[in-house]
Amino acid sequence: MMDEPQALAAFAALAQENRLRAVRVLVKAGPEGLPAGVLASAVGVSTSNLSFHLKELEHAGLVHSRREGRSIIYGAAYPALSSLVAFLMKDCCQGHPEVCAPAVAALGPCCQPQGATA
Amino acid sequence: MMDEPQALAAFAALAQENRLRAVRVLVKAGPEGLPAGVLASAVGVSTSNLSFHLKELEHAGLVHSRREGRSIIYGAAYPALSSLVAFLMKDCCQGHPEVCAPAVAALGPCCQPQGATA
DNA sequence: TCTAAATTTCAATAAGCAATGAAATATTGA
DNA sequence: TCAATATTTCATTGCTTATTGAAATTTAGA
Repeated sequence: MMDEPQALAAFAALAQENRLRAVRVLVKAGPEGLPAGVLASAVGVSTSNLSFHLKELEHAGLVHSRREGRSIIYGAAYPALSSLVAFLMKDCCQGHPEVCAPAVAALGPCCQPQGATA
Repeated sequence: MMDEPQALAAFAALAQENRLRAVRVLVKAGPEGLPAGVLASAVGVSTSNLSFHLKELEHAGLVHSRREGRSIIYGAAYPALSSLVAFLMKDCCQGHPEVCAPAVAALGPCCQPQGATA
């Protein structure tokens, strides 16, 4: 469950070009994550600058890190991302399921929960 | 389909307490929308200040407005919100459906698309 | 047309954030 | 312990954004 301060921190973290790119690269990279240096190349910024942004993202709870040898591996915090989506779209329908069903459909192709057919 | 500049504008718009509140009130209000004055009371700011924030939200494409008599009615731009969610979570699974299925489940209670059972 | 209601605009003030490069820290292997 | 690799830290500089209250705009109704 996400509260307002957490959501604000998360949105602020995502409202920056290089941070948004970093998160999206990590989301696509999957649970394994990526070393900081690889991520810096993928995003297209200096390691110094990326480090600054990763600290912001980690503080916002959107990524986590672990050391592996000389590298620090960063990964997307999927539960936080899910909670953020839920926070934003909570109670979105109010008797009009069609207004936010597209949000569900948008996540569809790779993430079918139990029993979905579409 | 949302591109990076649009997503950045949307996240920046959501990264402000009063704007995030306004959007959430509108999301819950449904397709009918709410007059600016009512929204200002709901959010807890002056009409002048809310007007500033609504302009930002509208510019980011997250809300739309229409005049009705003396009032201006604001409503959530549901398609933009859905696209934003999709942009953030695109290609999230990479062979691990369980990592982002919770994002789908989070939208579940009110927005079951065709055939979902959970 | 005059007044009231609803909202926006404007100018001024105040505060927080990103980019840069050099130096520091931590880990590994010889 | 020494050198190399990977990453973070720090200080400086420059830019963008929020708040406030008064004045202006637009619509409605008598």
